[in-house]
Amino acid sequence: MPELAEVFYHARTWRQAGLGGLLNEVRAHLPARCLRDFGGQLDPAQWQDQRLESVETHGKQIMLQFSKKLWLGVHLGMTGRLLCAPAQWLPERHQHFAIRIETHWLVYEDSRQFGRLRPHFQEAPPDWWLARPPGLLEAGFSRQRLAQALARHPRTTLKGLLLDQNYFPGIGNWMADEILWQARIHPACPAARIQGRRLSLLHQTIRQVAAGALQTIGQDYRDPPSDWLFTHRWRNGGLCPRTNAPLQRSTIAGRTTCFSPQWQIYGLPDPSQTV
DNA sequence: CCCCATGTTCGACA
DNA sequence: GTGTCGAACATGGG
Repeated sequence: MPELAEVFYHARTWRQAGLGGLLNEVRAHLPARCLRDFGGQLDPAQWQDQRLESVETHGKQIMLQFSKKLWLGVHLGMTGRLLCAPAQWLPERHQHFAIRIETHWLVYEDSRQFGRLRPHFQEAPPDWWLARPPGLLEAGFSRQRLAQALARHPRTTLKGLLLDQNYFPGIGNWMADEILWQARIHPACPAARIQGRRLSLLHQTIRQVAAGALQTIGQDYRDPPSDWLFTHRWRNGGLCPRTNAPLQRSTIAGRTTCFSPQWQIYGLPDPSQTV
């Protein structure tokens, strides 16, 4: 479920309900796997009377900053959701963590528990947050940075490379397929083959897909436009919106991948690879 | 019962 | 050290 835009959407749920309010109560169902960074216990004193000062996202990461040496990193994993509940809320199955801010509960729910909540009790934010790579819509995510990623992993498939959070924070399985389809690149194409104009096109497409996802899913969970691959990719018998030919699914880089065989091409062989 | 799942991490291996 | 791959994690749905 959660990639860039879904994460952004969930974070806003908590932000709208809790920003600026005082934390009055905390519940954690230890030892759930998603709470593995709590060290097996929770000291309510460290959470009490903290004001929620900001809720930010970066790629798939969410960070809550509180007023007194408390940060809370949240990753939604595969099935994590952020909910808001009234004061009389009682935990349901898979609701492993919650904080009450004034009259609202901010609830973390995650059936598969691949997600992760990371508390950090310091004045300064944790290193993993300080070291976050340039976001897809930031100036730092330049054509040059994309070229570096490609050059560093010349034999990796494009599909696999786009899933690397170090270079492409927020891209997940469906966004990777969408980007490659829009840029007409075969998902199994080796990274070294993307150069020149195709590199510029890929760079642009990454930004457009990120922006488009944030404007739709990120705002109100509405689907992206029907001329995207998005709404066609999992339907049985789904057709490519460009060629009208049947979409194909196969496993690439260990993930189920949807693409349009005629539409998406490998491109020219990389000269440096010729024997 | 079987297979699949919008993610990350860790161990094995080249 | 580097890069790549598959399994594992825990649970639910088709």
